[in-house]
Amino acid sequence: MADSIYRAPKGTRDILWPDSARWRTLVEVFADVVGAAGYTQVVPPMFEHVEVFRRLGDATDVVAKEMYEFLDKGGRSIALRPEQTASVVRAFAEHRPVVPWKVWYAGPNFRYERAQKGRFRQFDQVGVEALGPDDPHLDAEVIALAWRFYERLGLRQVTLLLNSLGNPDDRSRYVEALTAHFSADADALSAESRKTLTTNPLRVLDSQRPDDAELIDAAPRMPDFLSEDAATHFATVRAALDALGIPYTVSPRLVRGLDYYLRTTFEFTAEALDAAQDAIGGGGRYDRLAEAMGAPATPGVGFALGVDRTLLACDAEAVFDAPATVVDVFVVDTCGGDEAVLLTDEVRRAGLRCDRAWDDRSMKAQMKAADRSGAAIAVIIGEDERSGGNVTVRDLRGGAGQETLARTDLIENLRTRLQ
RNA sequence: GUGGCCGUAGCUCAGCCCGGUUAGAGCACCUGGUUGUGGUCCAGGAAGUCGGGGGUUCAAAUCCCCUCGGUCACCCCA
Repeated sequence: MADSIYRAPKGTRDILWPDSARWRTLVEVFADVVGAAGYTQVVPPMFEHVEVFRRLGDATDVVAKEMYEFLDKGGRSIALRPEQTASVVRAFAEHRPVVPWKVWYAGPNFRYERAQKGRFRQFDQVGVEALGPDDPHLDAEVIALAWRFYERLGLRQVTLLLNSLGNPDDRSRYVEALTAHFSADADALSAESRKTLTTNPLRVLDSQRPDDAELIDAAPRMPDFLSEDAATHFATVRAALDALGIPYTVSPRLVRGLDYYLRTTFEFTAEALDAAQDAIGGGGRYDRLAEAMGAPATPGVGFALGVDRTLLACDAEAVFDAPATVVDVFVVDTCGGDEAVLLTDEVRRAGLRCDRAWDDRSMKAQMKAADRSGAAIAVIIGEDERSGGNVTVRDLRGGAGQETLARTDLIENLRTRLQ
C-alpha cells in the first residue's frame, strides 16, 4: 500500500494465491455438484441494457441506488450486472431454449454500496436457475443442490430459512394487510421503516432496528394469506426436503431483496459468522420474470451463493483449506541454469508440476527456494552429475534421503517417489 | 448514504497522550558461517516520501483541518 501510486478501487481487491487457488477450487466443486445434476453452464455478459435490471423492481435498493450505470459510446444506457438471474432470464427469453432449462453460472456482480466485511462492490456468486417446470420438487432439488454443495465444502453450521410468499394474488393481499398494520401505528416505527413502508412494505419485516421489533412481531403472518394452491406447493417442497433429510426453519418473515420472488423463497445463513453479513446464499421462485423479459410465461426457480461469504464461513469453521503446495518437483542447477531449462521442460511434459530457481544463485539459496516451494523432491544437477550424465534426486519431506542416478531414469524415479 | 475506530518497513505492530539526536521490534527477505544441499541455530544486510495534501511551530510520525483508503455498525444484501 505504501509506495504504489495506484490502488484497487474502493470495495474491490486482488485475490492472490493461495486465496485464488481456493477460490478456483470452490467454483470447480460447485460445477461438479450441479453438473452432476444436469445443469449446464451459461456465461451471460457482465453488463446489460439498464431495462433488464429495472425488471428487478424500481423500489429495490439494488436497482434504485446501487447500480453501476453509464452511457456507452453509442449512447446506450448500460448497467454492470448487480446479479445474474436477470441476465440469465433475459438470455432465456432471447434464445427460447427447450425446457426444462437448467443452468449454472459463476462470476462477478457489481453494486455501488459501502463496503464492509463480506460485502464488496465487485463480488462473485455461483448459482443455478431452472426454468420451465412449476413442480415443487424442482424447488427442492435446487435447494438440495446448494445444501450438498455446502456439505462438500465441509460446512456444518449452515441454517436454511424457508418461506413462501404465495401466488401473486396472495402476495398482494399480504402486502395490503401489512401496509394497513404498519400504517395504523406508523408513529411507533423508526423513520427509516416509515420510508420503507411507502416504497416496499414487505421489507419493513427485514428491519433490524430495535424500535421496530414490537410492531413487526405483531404483524400479520404470510402463511395466513397463502391460497390453497400455494400452500400445497409449499407443503410439497417441505416434504421433499424432509425426505432428503435436509433441515430447515420455516421463517414467515423471510422476505428477500428482489421484487420478483413469489412462492418459495429461501436463504442460507452461516452460524459461524459473527459478522452482520451472515447470509451466504439465497434464492427462490420467480414465475413472472420470464414474462417480464418478453418470453412466454415460464416459471423459474434458482439461487445465488456469495463466494466471498461462503469462503468466510469456511474460515470460521476452519474447513476447505487452501492447497499447500504449488509444485511437486524443484530443479536445482549449479551449472549456470542451462540444465534446468531442459530438466524442467522434461519433468513438466511428463505431467508433473515443476519449478526452478533463477539468476544462477548459490546452491544453498536454490535449496532454500526448493524447500519454500513446497516441492516434495529436489532434482539437483551440478558439474559432477552433468559430466556423468546423471542427476541427484533428493527427498525434501520424508527421510528417504538422496541418490544419484542416470538422467534417463529420472522421470521413472520421480513417478515412483511421488506415488 | 449515516456514525464509531484505524492508516508507521512485504506482514503484524511499538512510538503519537507529554512535539526535538541518524523512526524501532518480531516475522518474512538477502548474504555469510571455507571447499555442491533446504527445513534448526548464529552473525551481518537490505527495506519506510510514518496513506496523501495543507496548516501551527525554530522544530511534527507525534497537535489542527481536509482528503483518500481500510474496518465495524446502521442501511441493504451474496
